[in-house]
Amino acid sequence: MRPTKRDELVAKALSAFYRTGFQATGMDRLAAETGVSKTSIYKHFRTKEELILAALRLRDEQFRNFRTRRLEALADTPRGQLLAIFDLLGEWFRQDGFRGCMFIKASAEYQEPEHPIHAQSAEHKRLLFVHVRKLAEQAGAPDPAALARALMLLEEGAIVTAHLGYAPDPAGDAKAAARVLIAAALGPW
Amino acid sequence: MRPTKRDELVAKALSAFYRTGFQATGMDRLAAETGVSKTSIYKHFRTKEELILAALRLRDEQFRNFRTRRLEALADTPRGQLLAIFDLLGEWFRQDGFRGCMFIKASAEYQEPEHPIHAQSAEHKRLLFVHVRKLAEQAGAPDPAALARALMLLEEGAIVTAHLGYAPDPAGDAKAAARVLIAAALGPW
DNA sequence: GACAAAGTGAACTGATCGGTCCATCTGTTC
DNA sequence: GAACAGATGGACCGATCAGTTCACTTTGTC
Repeated sequence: MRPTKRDELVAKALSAFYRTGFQATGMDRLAAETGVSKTSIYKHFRTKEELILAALRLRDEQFRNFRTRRLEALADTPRGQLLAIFDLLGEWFRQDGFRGCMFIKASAEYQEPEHPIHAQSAEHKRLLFVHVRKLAEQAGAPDPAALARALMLLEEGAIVTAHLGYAPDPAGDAKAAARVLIAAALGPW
Repeated sequence: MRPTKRDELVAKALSAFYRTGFQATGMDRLAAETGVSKTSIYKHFRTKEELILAALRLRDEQFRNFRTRRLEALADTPRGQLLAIFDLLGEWFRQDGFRGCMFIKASAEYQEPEHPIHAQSAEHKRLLFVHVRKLAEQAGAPDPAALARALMLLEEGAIVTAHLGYAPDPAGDAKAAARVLIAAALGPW
């Protein structure tokens, strides 16, 4: 289906917010970077906050689709895919323009738990957890939820550490730790 | 040594920034919350950014001192202290007013790696890593740096997850995972 | 009490903020 | 060419932003 002007606006807004932050990116600048006038932006979205939410929804959808497919490409088995999460993270961290996780940053800028932006960030992570737990179930983990929660912690920790930029290989470090946790849950490799 | 007006200003600024964010807290509001006029603030600090840096330095110093002492209180041995990190995190997460990690939020709002605020956030984490590696060395880990990096990832992941607020017990989850990793590195408990 | 140091409040500067308005332009359809 | 729909740019609104100014007040020291 042909993308509408609105879809292109959201995609470009997503990119601008990711690169320079939510509050630090004013509407004048956003209009300049998206090539859409402020009048048109406010035709599509009642407020800046609604545009941010639309951008986060787009990111959530794109990222989770991409992640599922990439994990399936990287490994044949659920167990293999659990570990491949960290290969995928390594690929992401090495990309030009890597600037951490959109949702972690959104929840840092909008801290109230009831704030829609914060809530949507939490929901994104909850959906990722559900997917990892499913892989853990399929891999035969005795406590799939516990294994999934541990792997999520390694994943979040790797992202934050990569963004801080003080450690050489957070994805590699996380993968090594994940290997130990997966072996402890599922038996030796 | 008797705290100066400047010290009190920095401590109150720290609290305001932690609660409501750096960019979202304007200087008029800061003056109102600290009880120090803008004129005086600018007598002590040339810019808002310098005040933020002073607040981060204070937080780094206070937190690392507190953390070292608290870990020593929670466990007698280096190995015990490695695990006690997560008890300390649990205590912190349960505090009223918990709002994530000052430094993770600072690096989210100031993303350029060369930006002084981002660099100071990375430095804070590097110092924490050095301390954890020292504990791992003292505990007899064959690869203390690797163990320390893994535990740091769990720590950062737990903090971010606690701030997002979608999981019930991130500190407990991280502790369970840390126990496995420490056992793998140092032998059974 | 005199004086210096420190601090104040509010007005100010120039700039930017989110959001609105409107005359004008562009593209499409008939 | 006319009519209509969609979009624009920049001026505008009221508010806030970081930082400055200055007449005045308070505090501390001798």
